[in-house]
Amino acid sequence: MKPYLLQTLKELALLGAVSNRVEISSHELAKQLETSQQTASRYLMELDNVQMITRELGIKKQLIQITGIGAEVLKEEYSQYRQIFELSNRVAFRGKIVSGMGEGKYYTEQRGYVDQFKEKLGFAPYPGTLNVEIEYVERNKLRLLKNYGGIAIDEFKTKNRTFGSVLCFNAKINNCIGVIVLPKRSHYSNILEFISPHYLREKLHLKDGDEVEIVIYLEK
Amino acid sequence: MKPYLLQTLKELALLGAVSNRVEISSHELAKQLETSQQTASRYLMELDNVQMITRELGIKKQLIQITGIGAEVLKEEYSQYRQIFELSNRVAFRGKIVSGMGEGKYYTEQRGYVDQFKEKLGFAPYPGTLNVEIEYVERNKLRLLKNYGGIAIDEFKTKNRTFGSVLCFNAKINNCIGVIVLPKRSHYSNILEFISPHYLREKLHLKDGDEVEIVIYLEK
DNA sequence: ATTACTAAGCAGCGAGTAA
DNA sequence: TTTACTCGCTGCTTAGTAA
Repeated sequence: MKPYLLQTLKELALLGAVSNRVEISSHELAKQLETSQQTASRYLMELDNVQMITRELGIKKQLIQITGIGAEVLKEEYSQYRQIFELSNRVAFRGKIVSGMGEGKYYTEQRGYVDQFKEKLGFAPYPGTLNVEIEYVERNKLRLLKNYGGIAIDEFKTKNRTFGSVLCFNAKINNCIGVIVLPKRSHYSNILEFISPHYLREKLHLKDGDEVEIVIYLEK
Repeated sequence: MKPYLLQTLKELALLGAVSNRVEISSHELAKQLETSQQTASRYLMELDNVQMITRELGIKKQLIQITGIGAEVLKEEYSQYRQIFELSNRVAFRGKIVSGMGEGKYYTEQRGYVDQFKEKLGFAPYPGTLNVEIEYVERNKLRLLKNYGGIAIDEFKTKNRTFGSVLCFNAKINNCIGVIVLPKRSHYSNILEFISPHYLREKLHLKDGDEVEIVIYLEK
C-alpha cells in the first residue's frame, strides 16, 4: 500500500469514517492533507479503486466511508505502533519452517539439558527442535532479547565434549505455547529453535516453507 | 513530514531503534521497505537531515538510533491510531479562541438555562461562553457527537421568546474540565461554546487566536 | 459551488558506478 | 562488501479547465 494512501485513510478515519459516512469535499480533504484539490481527488479515486472506501458522490461534497478492507489496513498499522510503544515486553518475528539436520534431536536428548529443562521450564522437550528461519535483519530484535535476559540453562560437560549454555524465552508459534532456545554465545543465526513438550510440526500441521508468526514474551 | 519517511521511521522502530542502536545496511532496509538500496540510503540521509535518527557509519552497515524528535513523531502517530480504535468514546478537536458578541453571556444568564445547568451539570456557569473556532471539516466529528447523545437541556419560553434545547458534553479544554454546549437544532457551526463554573479565559490565560486542544468525553 | 480530465513540469526512483 | 553520487526516466503533482 502506498504510504500517501495510508495517510489519507488515517485522516478519514480520524473524522469518523470507520463507523460512519463522512461528508467531505476533495478540497477540504486537500486542506487536511496539505496538498492540492486535484491530488486529494485522485487519492480518493485510488482508495475507491482498491475498495478501501466507498463513496456516494453528490452534486456537492461526497459521503465517504471506510470499508472492512480499509479498516483492516488501519488496524494492522495500529498494531505495529502498539508493538513499538506498548508491547515492548513482546517481540514478534515472521519466519518460515525449515528442517535442521538432526542436531536439534541430538541436543534435546542430552541428559544435561533435559534435566535443566524439566527443572527450569517444567517439561521435558519432545526430541528435536522446530526450526524457523527469520529475516537476517531481525537479528536486531534478537539482540534486544539477549539483553533482556531470559531463562538461563547452564553449560555442562560430558566425557566427550562441552555443551554450551543457552537462553530460553517463553514464546508462541502460531499462538501455540513453546520455548525459544538461543545459544548464549555464538553470533546471530537466522534460525530460531523452538522446543515444546509436543511434536509441534504435527500438532500445528506445519511443513517446510510454511510461514509462521512467533511472539516472544519477556519476563521482566 | 513525508509519508514515506514516516514509514521508514516506523520500520526502524519495529527493529528496536527507539531505545537501542540498530545495525542495518541500506540494502537490508531496502528489502524491508521493498524498495531499492539507493532509495533506502536516501531515506536514511533525509531522516538524518531532519534529526529524526542518528547514524554511526561504519565501513560495513550502520548503527541507527531514533532521536527524541523521531520518537515524538511516532508517538503522535500512535496517538492518532489510538484515537481511531480505542478512544472512540472521546472526540478531539483543535481550534482557536475567538470572541463572541456577548450572546454567550446573554444565554448563560437566562434562569431557564441556569436552573437546568445546576440540576443536570451540577454547577451554575460563569456568565459567558468561551468560544473556540474549529476547522469546518470537523463538523463530521460534531455529527458523531450528536448521534451519541449527551446531556439534554430542554427548551423553555419566556414571555418574549423561546430558548431552544441544547446538548451538553463533558469536555476538557487544554486539560481543564468544562462543558461543551451545542444547540440541538441548527446546522453545523464552526464555533464550539464552552461553559464552566470558572472564568476560563482568565484561568487558562487564553486570548483570541490562541490554539487550544479540546477533548469531548462521551458518556455511554 | 463541486469532481476530475488533460497536459506539463518536477520530484522521486533506481541503474550504473565511484570510493 | 559497504554508502551514496550522477543522471535519465517514470510517475506523481498541480494549473487550467470542462462538466
